[in-house]
Amino acid sequence: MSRPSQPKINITEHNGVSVIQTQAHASSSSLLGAVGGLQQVPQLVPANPSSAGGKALPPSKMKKPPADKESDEYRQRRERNNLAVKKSRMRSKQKAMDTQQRVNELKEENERLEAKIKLLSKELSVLKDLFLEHAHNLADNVQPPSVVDDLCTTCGV
Amino acid sequence: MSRPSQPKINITEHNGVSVIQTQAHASSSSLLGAVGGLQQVPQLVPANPSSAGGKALPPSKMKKPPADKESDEYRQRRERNNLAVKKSRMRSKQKAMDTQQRVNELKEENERLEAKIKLLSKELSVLKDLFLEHAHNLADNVQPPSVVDDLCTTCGV
DNA sequence: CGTTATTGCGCAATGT
DNA sequence: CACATTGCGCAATAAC
Repeated sequence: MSRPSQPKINITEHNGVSVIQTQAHASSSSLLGAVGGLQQVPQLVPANPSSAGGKALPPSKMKKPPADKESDEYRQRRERNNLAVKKSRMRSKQKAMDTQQRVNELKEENERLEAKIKLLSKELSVLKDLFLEHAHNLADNVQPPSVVDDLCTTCGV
Repeated sequence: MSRPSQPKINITEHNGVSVIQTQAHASSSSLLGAVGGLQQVPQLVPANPSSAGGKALPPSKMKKPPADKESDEYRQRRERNNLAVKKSRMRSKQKAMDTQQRVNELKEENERLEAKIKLLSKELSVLKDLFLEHAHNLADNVQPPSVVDDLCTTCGV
C-alpha cells in the first residue's frame, strides 16, 4: 500500500556515476541539469583485440566493456530488466500468498477429516457395543427387543 | 551466518550526485577497482528556516535536508539499515520456506487421515453387513454359526 | 524524536 | 540474445 508513483524521475547509479532520468519513457535521455549536475563516464575500455582488424570475434574471453550509461542500448536493457525484475518479484509474492492460502485450505480440510473420523469412530464404537451386548444376550440365550432397529437408526441406514 | 564484514566499496548517490567511498580494500569482483578517484562533495543545503533564530521548531513542515552522503552519521544509518534489510529479507524468505513445508506436512497428514477414514468406513460397512445378515437370520428364525467371532476377527477386537 | 522493520525500486551478476 | 532470479544498496515509510 505504498505507491511511490510520485516522482517521475529515476535516479540510477552505481559504479560511481549517477544519472537522473525522467520516467516519461520514450526519451531515454538523461537530463541532470536540474540538480547539481555531475556525470562520470566510465573509462578504462580495454581495446578489443579481435575487432581491431574489423573481423570476427572468436571465443573472446573479454572482460567487461564498462557499459556506457549513456547508451541507448544500455538504457533499453536496463528498463527491460527492471520490468522483468518487477514481474519476477510479483510472481514470487503471489506464489507466497498462494502457498499461505493453501495452508489454510489444507488446515480446513484437515479439520473436516478429523471430524469425520471422530464420527465414524463413534459409530463403530456403538456398533461394536451392540454386537457385544448381542453376543452376551445370545450367550444368555436371551432375545432383546429391537437392537437392530436401534442400530439402523444410529447409522442412518 | 550473516555478518559479512562489508568487504568493498560503497557508492552512494541520489539526487544527482554520487560518491564513491572506499571502506576497506580489495574489491573482488567489482569493477570499480580501476575507476579513477571520483569524489563529489555537492552540497546544496537549503538554509534551515527554523534554526535561523536558533530557537524552537514548531510544526516545521520542513522539506528534506538532502542527507550528506559524506556524513559519518549518514553512513552509519545506511549501514544499519542495510543490515536491517538483510535481516528482514532473510526472515521473509525463511517464513516462505516454513510455509511451504507446512503445506507438505499438512498434505501428508491429510493423506493419513483419508486412509484412516477409508479404513473406518470399511469396518463400518462390514459391521453393518453383518448386522443386516444377522437381522435376516433372526427374521428367518435361523441361528448362523459364528457371526460374532467373524466380526471380532475383522475388527481386531 | 530516534531506531528498527518492511517495502518498492534500480543495478548488476548470474541462471535459464 | 532475451528473459528470469537473486543479492545488494538506497530511500520512503511503517512500526515500535
